[in-house]
This record gives sequence, structure tokens and C-alpha cells, in this order.
Amino acid sequence: MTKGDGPVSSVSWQSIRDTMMTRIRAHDYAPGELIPNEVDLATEFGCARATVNRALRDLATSGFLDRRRKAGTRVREAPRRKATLTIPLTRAEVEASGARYEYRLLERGVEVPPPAVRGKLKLAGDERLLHVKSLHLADDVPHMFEDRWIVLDTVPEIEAVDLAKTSPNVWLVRHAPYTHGTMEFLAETAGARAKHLICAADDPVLTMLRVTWLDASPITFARQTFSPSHRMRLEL
Amino acid sequence: MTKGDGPVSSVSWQSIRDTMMTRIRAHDYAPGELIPNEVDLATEFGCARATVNRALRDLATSGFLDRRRKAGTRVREAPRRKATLTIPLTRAEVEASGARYEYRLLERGVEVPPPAVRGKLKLAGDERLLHVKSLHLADDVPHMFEDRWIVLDTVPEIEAVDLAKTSPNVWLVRHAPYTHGTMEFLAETAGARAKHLICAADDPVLTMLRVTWLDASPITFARQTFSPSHRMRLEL
DNA sequence: GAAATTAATATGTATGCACATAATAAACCT
DNA sequence: AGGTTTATTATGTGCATACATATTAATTTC
Repeated sequence: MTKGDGPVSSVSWQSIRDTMMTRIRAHDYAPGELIPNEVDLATEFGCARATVNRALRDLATSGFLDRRRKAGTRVREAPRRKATLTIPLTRAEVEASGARYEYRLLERGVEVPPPAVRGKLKLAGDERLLHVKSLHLADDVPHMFEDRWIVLDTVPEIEAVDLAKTSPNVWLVRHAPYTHGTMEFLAETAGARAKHLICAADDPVLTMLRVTWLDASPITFARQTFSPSHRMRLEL
Repeated sequence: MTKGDGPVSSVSWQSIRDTMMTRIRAHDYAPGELIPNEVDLATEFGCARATVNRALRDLATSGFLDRRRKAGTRVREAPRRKATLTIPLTRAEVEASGARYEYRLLERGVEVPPPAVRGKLKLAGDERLLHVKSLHLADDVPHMFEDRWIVLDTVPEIEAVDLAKTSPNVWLVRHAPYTHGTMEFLAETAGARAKHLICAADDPVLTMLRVTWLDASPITFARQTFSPSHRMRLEL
């Protein structure tokens, strides 16, 4: 050992985070109340302020603490718990379940979109979009039906892509990553999609809407409808 | 000497993160490929390695980079994009939309749960649970119907709480924060809940299932059914 | 007394350094 | 050759220090 004494028992920021978490849960620090400042905590834990800072920053981004310069750090009254949904790449999702994935292009065309779609993409004019319908299967069983509009002004290259081989989502992930977007979940009846999902028209199905943007330019609006009984899972 | 004077125009970790993000999106660093190591990047940006480290760590937790000691940092082939769902506290959600929130306790009892609930909570025996049904309204209109089971072995204090005044969720958030849990979304028909949600029995509704744990002990299983037309929104 | 100025303070972050840890590559030894 | 040991290397983390920044509190000014 170059340092002379054992494992240099310094305190890790994770251990501080865990200790503070325990105290918060035990209400050692009351909800809404200030906790000691970083310098004092560093003294208590016998470590540098930077280490305490890292621990508290982590708890703040997890939603358990509120931090403001000069005002100090306080325990959130109602912890803003967050669930992280790793956005499913359909192929990976299906294969992770051990099933064989298959993608089928159903329709492809360049059209003027209906007003609802224009609204989602915040398009003012009547520009033409690429409209694609596809079916994604797991072990030959319909898994998800997708109805997608793609803004050709934003990603013109996709018009030349053979979408029978490459699904629009796969191509977009690779060639046109978005900067931000929104997602919605809703329940509706299968309706006309029942034919593709092989279910009854009045079966309730889970639908996921997604709109993505490249800075100020809309990229795509996708409506993905899962087969009945499908559940979207998240870890907390 | 290195002791700074003047404004010491140093580089922020955010600016490095943004620059690297731009390069990733532009495929300056090809997907799957290694990017320069921290020392080299620090030289390039004219800053300390710790600053680069902070930037790259951030991109890694965002799912754009994969980092491994000695192996280096590489660009993810398929960025594991994550959507963060801030778990809705029903009251806050309703009031944020400008509506008046109301909570109504419908039923309360201590019962032996059906097998399906026991399974969710991983209960082997036939312990008795607190069973609560409640309705949450926005401007007098039904917003969400909740059917919840609470494990009395884990949080015995709740048996003494007046749940007509305090909703189980509010009490639990305050007195029994969970360590982890799971969440599921699914579509189903309203069925018997139609009466409370004031809709048709065969209307499709969005349901959210949640199971939470305090370490190895199950706390609660909640089935929250939203009124038809409700959508769950997430930011990407 | 109200408004403007100044001081005080807690968090935020950059730096240079040292060492820890994990993973790989190279060297080594039967 | 095949397996074991030993360097090498990139990231991970901790520390002490300095300064930045956002607020709040105190003080001064009109």
C-alpha cells in the first residue's frame, strides 16, 4: 500500500445517499423541513463537501429533495416519484420475450394528412406526408398495429427507403434521432384495426401516441395499437 | 503558476454534453464506435477530466452512451431512450388542470383477498388486507375509480386512519414510502365500474395497476381506472 | 417607511491531484 | 498450447480549494 493504512476508508457518495434516504423515510428529517447544509453534513460524515453534494444531488433528481441556492435543501412534502419507461423498440421487446419477430408493411403512400394529424404535428400548410401502416408480429401472432405519418420536409431521405424491408421506426431511430417529443396512452376500441389484430371490433385496446421533433421541426406522428390483453410495464 | 486570475473562462459540463450530443446525432461518432477517452476530450475542450466525466456520465444515464472501465465509451447503436413519467398524485393532477378535486370513500373493509390479488402481492398465506374502493372527481365529474388492497402486516397503522377524510394514497405517500414497485397500463371495459365513472359498461377505459414494496414486504396493490377519454401523457 | 444597495450564505461547479476498480492485453510459466 | 500471473488502461470516485450564482437578510439611502 502506498498510502500506509488499509483501504483508505473514505465515505462513498452512495453510502451517504443511502443514509440520507433512510433518514428521510424514517422522518428523521420532517417533510418540508430543511436538512443540514452540505458543510455540516460533510463534517458529520467525515468527508469532503463534494461528496455530500453528489449524494444530495442524486436524491434531488430522484425527487426526494428540493434544493435551492442559499435557501438550502428541504425534504419534499410529496416526493415526486418518477417511473422510467424505457421506450420499447418493438423488435427488441418481442425478441426479449423469446418470440420470433416479424414486420409487415401494409400500406404506404404520400398524402395530405387529415386535420387531426396536422394538429398533432403543428403543420399549418397542406404539405404532403409519408403515410405508413404496418403490423408487427410475435411468433406469427399480431402484436401491434402502427399507423404513422412522417414529415417529408424534415426527413426527405426516407421517401427513398424500402419500407417493406426496414420499418419506419428502425430507420428513424438510426437516421433521424429526435430532440424531444410527447407520448400518450389511451384506451379505445379496436374498430377497423380488429382485422389486423385478429380480435373483435369492440375489444378494448391500448394505444400509444407518439410525436417527435427535431428541434422545431416535426418528424413523425405514430399511433401504435397493441393487441388486446397487452400490458405496458414500468419499474418504479 | 496555474492559480487563476481574471474570469477564467472555463468550460461547463453542460456545454460539453451538448457538443457531444450534437456530434452523436450528426454521426460524427458512429453508432457502436468508441469515442475518445476522457483525457483526450479534456485536452480538446481545454478543461479538467472531471468536467468531461460529468458530461459523459450524464449522456450515459440518458441512454446515449455505454461506458465501461478500461473498455472505454461507445455510442449506443439504438439509444435506449427513456420517457419519465412523474407519477400522478391524483389530487395534484386534477388541480393542475384547474379543476376542483374531490375524494369519496365508497367502501372499506378488512378481507381475505382473492388469489389474483394475493399473487400480485406475493402473499402465501391468507392474511387479511384492508380493501378500499374510492372515487376521485374533477369538478364533480368522475375522474378515476380506485380499488386498492393494503397489507396490514406491513402498515398496521393505516387501520386506524379515517379514510373518509384522507385517501389511502395520500396517507401512504406520507407515512409509508415505498422502496420500489411496478406499474402496468392496460385497456379494458368499464364493466361494473361504469356506474361510478358514469359511462357505458362496454366503454374502453385505461387502467393503471400499481404494486409497491417496502424492501421485501408488499405494501399495496392499487387498480386505478380512469374515466373514458382520459389520456396518460409523458414527455420524451 | 419604502426602495435601493450591500452583505451573507448555501448550493453549483471547475480544477488538479490521488487512488480505486474493472477489464483487457501482454507476459509468463509449466 | 493452455492456463495463470502481471502490467496496462479508461473510467469511477474522493479531496481540498477556489470561485460562481442565486437568494435571502441586513443595511443604507431618500
